[in-house]
Amino acid sequence: MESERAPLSKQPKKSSPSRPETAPPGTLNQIPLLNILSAQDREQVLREMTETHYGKGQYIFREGDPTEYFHIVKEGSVKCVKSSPGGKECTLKVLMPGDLFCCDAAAFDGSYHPGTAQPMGQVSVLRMSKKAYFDMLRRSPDAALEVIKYLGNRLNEAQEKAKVLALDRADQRLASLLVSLAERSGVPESSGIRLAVRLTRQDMANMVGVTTETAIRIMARFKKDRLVSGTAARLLIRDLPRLKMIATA
Amino acid sequence: MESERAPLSKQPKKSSPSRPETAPPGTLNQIPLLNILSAQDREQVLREMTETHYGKGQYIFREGDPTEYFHIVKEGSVKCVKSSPGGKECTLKVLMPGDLFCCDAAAFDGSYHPGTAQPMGQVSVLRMSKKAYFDMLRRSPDAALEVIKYLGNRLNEAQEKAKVLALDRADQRLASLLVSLAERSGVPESSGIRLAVRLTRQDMANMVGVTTETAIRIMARFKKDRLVSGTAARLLIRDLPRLKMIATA
DNA sequence: CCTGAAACATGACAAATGTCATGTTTTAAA
DNA sequence: TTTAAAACATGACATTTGTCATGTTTCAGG
Repeated sequence: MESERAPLSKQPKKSSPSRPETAPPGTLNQIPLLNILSAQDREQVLREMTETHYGKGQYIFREGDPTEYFHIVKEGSVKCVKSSPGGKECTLKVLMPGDLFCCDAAAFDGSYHPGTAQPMGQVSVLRMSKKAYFDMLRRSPDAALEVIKYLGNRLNEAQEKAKVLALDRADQRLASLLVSLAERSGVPESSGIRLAVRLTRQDMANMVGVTTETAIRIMARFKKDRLVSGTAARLLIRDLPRLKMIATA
Repeated sequence: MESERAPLSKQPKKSSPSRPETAPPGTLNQIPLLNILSAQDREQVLREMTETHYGKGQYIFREGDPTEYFHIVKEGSVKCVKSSPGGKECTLKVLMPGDLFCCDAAAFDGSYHPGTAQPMGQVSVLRMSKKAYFDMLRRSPDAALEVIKYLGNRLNEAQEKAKVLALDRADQRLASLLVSLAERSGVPESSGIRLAVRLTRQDMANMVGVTTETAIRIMARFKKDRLVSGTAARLLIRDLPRLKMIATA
């Protein structure tokens, strides 16, 4: 679980994000929030959004940074991380394309990010100033309702996660994680479900609140029992039903 | 942690909630969501809301029930609980006057409550049909923004809780709980801060994901160290700064 | 003011998980 | 292709927390 000595001050590769550009249409059609808007609102909103690319070792923003923008994941995945004074860190959520973040108006009251957002591999993110975001929500009740719906889902998800952390053993938590990732980002293959996200044992450990060693040991057991195979970039779920059993045992 | 053999089917006292009545003004002025509305909107909304009282042993709704209403706590506290197949349960949040619940539109897509809401002592709750709630949000962008802000706060809170559950030891989690309760519902007194909520060791255990025995032992240690005193109904925080130290150690 | 139930308490032991040390394999960059 | 870093792996042991058993205290309702 101990990942880095001073997580918040280390930034391995100091390359700056690529130059922002005005968001072109394209993968943009899978974003519910944007699809809800009228044609002209949508045009206007897109003009207000800029697209930025991030890569390994960079940060989109960090715990404690002031909140200035509303974000949408366009491509790739982004992890939301919090860290404790002791240097341990936990991953709260993996955001995928279409996911909104910093959509909570609360975060904008001259306040600071409660956690860090970092890219998992190459990602592309759309962002919009606080003001433009609020204007959009005021103009379009549909957009506001969509955000409420989205936040409600996120809240339920977060509470479900808290429940799992509070009540389940390490192996059950890990099984839950694999099941939900398989369902959210799994690509069916001949011998199972391949996860679209690259996920090391340490990543998994941070997501379910155990040490890396524990995650490794449990994954070894799952592998022996033919529930999963592969590591990191090539993680394969071979027996989803049985993993579900373990998760809810 | 094992509270009841079959939590979802036991209902000790079958007394039905007292008759709903149209919400009179009064304590209603502390509810931000209602204060934001224009005078006539407020009138209309209040006409659509009914007030219901609940007492010990009753449920406001239960895990799995269909979602039909939007709720606001008017008086007393309400706990949000989830339970696992094994019969263990965890308390996700204690709602206080002014808190909204089931404000997530998601819960309204013909869907079911992800958890149980039960009164802690005598409570009074305002509620409103799904339709009236959505009408209000559509009519008033301010109300929608208020709900977005509220949900954002709840989300941050839930994620902070998940972080604590994932990374901290039992004593730190308990200390965090006491600190946040002291700050949210504490009444200053000569010898410390009295908690306004009645809270047994079992309640605390359910809130931080440990067994009742563990909560008892840790509280005994806290008592010995003069950090707290009293039990259940008369819980007193005697050394908030030191509890904060423990929580963030 | 009883009295039974709930809440609090404590010990002994078991189980789960963390910690540290060390070594192998895989991956990705030069 | 080489090579250093990251990821994976495993054992020995410490620590934390859970489990079960049992007893005392407190409290709310009759």
